[in-house]
Amino acid sequence: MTSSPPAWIVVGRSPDGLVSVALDADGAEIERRSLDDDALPGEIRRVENADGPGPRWVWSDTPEWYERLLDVGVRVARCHDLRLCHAILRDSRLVADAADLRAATAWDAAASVEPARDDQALFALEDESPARRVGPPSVAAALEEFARQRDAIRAAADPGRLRLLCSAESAGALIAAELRHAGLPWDAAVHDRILVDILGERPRGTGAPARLDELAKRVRQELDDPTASLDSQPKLLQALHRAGVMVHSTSRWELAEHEHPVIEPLIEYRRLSRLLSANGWNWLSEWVHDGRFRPVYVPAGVVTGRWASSGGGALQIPRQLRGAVRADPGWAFVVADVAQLEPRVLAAMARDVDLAAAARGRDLYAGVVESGAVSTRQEAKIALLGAMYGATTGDSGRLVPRLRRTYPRSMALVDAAARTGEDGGVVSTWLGRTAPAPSPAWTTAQSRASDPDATEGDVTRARRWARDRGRFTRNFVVQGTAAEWALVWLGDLRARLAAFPRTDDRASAGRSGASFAHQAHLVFFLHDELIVHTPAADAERVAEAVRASAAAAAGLLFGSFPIDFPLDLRIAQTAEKS
DNA sequence: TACTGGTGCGCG
DNA sequence: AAAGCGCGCACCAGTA
Repeated sequence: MTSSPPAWIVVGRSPDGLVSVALDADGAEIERRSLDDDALPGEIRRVENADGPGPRWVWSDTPEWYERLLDVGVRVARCHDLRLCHAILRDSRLVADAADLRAATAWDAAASVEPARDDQALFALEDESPARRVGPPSVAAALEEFARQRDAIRAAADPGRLRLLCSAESAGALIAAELRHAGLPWDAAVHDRILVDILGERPRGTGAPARLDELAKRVRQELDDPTASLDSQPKLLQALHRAGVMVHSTSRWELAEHEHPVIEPLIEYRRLSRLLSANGWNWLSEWVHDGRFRPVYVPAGVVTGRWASSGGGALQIPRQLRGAVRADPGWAFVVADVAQLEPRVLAAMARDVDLAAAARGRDLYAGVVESGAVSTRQEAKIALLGAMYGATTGDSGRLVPRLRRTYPRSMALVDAAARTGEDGGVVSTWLGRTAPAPSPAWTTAQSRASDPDATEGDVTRARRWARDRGRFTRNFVVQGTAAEWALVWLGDLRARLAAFPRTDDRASAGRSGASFAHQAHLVFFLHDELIVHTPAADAERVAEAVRASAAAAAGLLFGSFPIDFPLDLRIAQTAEKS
């Protein structure tokens, strides 16, 4: 038998157990192996440890396969996630003919958000129908879907972009599983101290913490209403009106516009009450175990391709609590975020050398001020955000036209995306992720508005919905491409970290999960920011790797276009911003 | 009792 | 009640 190493290994179920099918680079079958359920981790380990470039594991859904592998200490270098790539290719405007992919609806299934249960025979035979299937699909189904996806990419307008996107998306799926497996180091004692500092002593039994209780009393006193309900919006609104505070809502920004002795304690009450309900002691005992916070990350959970999360509010950890994120003894964090990722991505997409020059090697907003478009950093920021979000009024809306004169290429790109969306068209990110088409209700509303019998209400509503969609597509191209850049950054970094030597330091053994106790590894990712947990001795090298990966991501997406992505980067024992 | 929608606010 | 994108979550109120 010729021994060209396989480019891909597709895994799936057969009537007799699991099957792995090795394919060459052209997709031709090289070898087929039957495996007992228990033999899979060992087989994957054997292949991964072999010399030379490893294959890409092709499987239905990364969490479905990979969580169990991580639990027994098996990692893979690369995979192709059929479910995530199906969603990309099915909808991508770059794909010439997606009819076959659209017909394969079994692959449309939503992410399996729930982690696998221990008592669940994951690889056991189950009902094949998509709605009821518990285990992975048959290897035949996986091979067919993989062939469809390869065909779609090969025939696409720009195969390179889709190949990079599918590769980055799949790497992201591996990382999401690994982040959960490793967990974010979290010091419950520090968290408790922060809560006590802000809220007061934790109550015995059911009452509120001391500071919160005092604030509630002060608010009721100022309202002259000893029984006022502070947690019910309608009741609070009435109480405020009775006290002469004529607000339309009870949101903080509106309250802050009024002068009344109740305002200050009420806003403070809400701040504390929020902290208690979202990240108080209940949250701590539910989500932090053995010194680790393990949320569920959902790759591509957002239409733009950003990740979402499910449970624990992983993407909304308040800055106040970042001090509770603490490296293990002998370990350190490398904390990095990209400065002004979205406008940089916009400059590169639009091939806007002027905005790219304003961004080069420094704070982008300072560069915009220097160009004379606006006069302060704050103005530059709200003008750019307004341009990317579609602001039309207020300070932001007023400043956007000045930006349009100074950076016509970038502004033309987002304006065109908005126009396409308003007209009912679809837009794509740089690598080809494509926005969903308008809903049937949207389309109906637009055609009704052009009917001769249309009421004024029909027309007004259609216009509003069109503008709403225009702001969505305007932002989609920028937010989605920024998500792609971040995914490529992360995937490249993961590969660099995997090549780091393992240490014998056992301080973290058992806390970071079987696969990560001895090596630098990612522990957090949030849109444009990441945290690596590393043996302290490796921290400088990790920092270098993080920077190198940012440069690599810039090159992979935008080639030689002169845009850079400076990082705010620090090595520290905590994730707290200094 | 379980659901849905509104409100408010945390994150980027 | 936001002007201006994308989320998740807690809480309340109204309804089935």
